[in-house]
Amino acid sequence: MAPQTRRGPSFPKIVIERDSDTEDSSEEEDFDDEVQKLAGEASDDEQAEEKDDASTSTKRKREPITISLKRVCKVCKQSGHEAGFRGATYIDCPMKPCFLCKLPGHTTMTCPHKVATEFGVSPAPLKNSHNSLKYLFDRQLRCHVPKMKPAFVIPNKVNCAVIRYHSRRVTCLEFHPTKNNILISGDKKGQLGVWDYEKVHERIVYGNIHSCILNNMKYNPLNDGTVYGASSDGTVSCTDLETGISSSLVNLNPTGWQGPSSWKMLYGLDLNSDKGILLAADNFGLLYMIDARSNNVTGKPILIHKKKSKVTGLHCHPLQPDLLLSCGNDHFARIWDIRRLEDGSSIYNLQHKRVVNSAYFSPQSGSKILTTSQDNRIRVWDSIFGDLDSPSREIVHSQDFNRHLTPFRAEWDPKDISESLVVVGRYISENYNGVALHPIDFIDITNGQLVAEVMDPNIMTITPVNKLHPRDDVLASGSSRSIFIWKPQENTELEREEVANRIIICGKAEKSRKGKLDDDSGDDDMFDSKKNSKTKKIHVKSKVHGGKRKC
DNA sequence: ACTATATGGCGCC
DNA sequence: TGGCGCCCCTATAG
Repeated sequence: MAPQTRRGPSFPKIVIERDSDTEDSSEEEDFDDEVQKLAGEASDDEQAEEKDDASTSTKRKREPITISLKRVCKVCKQSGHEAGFRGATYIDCPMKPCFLCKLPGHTTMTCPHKVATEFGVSPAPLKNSHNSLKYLFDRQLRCHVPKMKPAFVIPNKVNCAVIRYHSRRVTCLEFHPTKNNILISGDKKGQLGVWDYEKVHERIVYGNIHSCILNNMKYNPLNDGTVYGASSDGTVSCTDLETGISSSLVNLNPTGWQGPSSWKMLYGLDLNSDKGILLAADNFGLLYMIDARSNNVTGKPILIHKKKSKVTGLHCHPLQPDLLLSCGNDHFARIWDIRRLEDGSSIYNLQHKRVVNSAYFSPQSGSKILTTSQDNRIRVWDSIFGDLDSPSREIVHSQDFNRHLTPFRAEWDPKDISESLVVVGRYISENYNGVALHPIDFIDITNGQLVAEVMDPNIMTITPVNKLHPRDDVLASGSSRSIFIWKPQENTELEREEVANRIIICGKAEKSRKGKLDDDSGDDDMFDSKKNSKTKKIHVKSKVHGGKRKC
């Protein structure tokens, strides 16, 4: 259960010299068992020899090998400190910029921007602007002006789950627009799951729709029994959820694999329902428009981001669908009018420091913009009618890029009429009673406060994919191959037992486990994750910070 | 208890 | 501009 100390492959485990007298092992047990050698100081032959010696160590009394236990930081290769887990706490390398905010001079531990109840907002544009009065006003005075901000309801307990549902990591989730209990999910293999999470056992995975990553899905508003999908195989699919029968609307790689430099992958996807146009964008910076009725590409593709750079996301304005928001690897989110669309015709360009994983208009009024960037910052523009030159706020949040994870995307709560609640998974782990867990954060984007962090001791993996239900107080999240449904719960004894029956474990021998979720006396191995046997019981409570925000 | 692997972004030359 | 090597909290199968 305790997090494994990750051992980079970069340091062969060879003892070079040993100082036999001053066997100074055993201060930090975590690192004792192995001595890392400076790269390249011993050859493989030597290694073999060493092993040999050990095995035939019978009585060939050799001179005791002297080694200086030089501990070297795996990050900066210098000695005197070591980065890595100490128990369930990760210690940063002090020589590198802060892993959280990316600024030099401190580590995550002491980062002034650490996501916390009050320090979430980075001192970026607004604080540094000359207009400090305005900042003061916003921060201290105007906050007493009552706003239409109902209390946030946080779905903080796992209500049901399908463990190892997909065969590869989950990449996207969508709630059905009208049927409340239906959740669809896409994965890295291109498969599409349909799950009725109230009936729990009613689920299916369709496997023949795409050949690789299903990056984005969108329900067809004209027929919500069908779903569009954009995939790295270069196709846009339209799938009937009842039958799983799928057709390809677009295939950007009609001649097959000609090497990585020509292979087109589709990422961004959205639908302009007014015009019946499906919009999809690829890794070459191009936007394709598809007539949803004839299923034909209309016009020629438009370059909406830097040539040969990936367009990671598309979003049509909820009230004015001719307004399109795109984001991409060129470090920009851009606003377009699709009635006047041509290469370089963007209305606004919102600059970021790194790749932009996602950009969304706010769900109800569409007047705000929310972006998630690989520079570990969530950015908010308060009004698309106001000054768009710089974001209204930058919220430092751990959402590092990792090629092996689905990119993090901060998602609006579509039910929140104040358009201020956002959910986003956290990359960096936190020590919760001796266990390293990666919570899912709820952030009030009007002030950067962490409203709640939810986690479950049985979810040991990072949860980058999260979606809030359009009508119910329900959160769906994708963590690795599994999907979880969260609801606000008291978690009484009775409830916990019920919940345990709604945990489905897929795999070799599928079974529904009985037991108690997050229970003191119960089965720790609830989710059947691979844990070592000497697991200690852990008690982790999701934190919901201050029922009332103090503005 | 290992290792291989996935095809991502960036900086450097 | 292209190719290459590097890379701090991955997760899984075999």
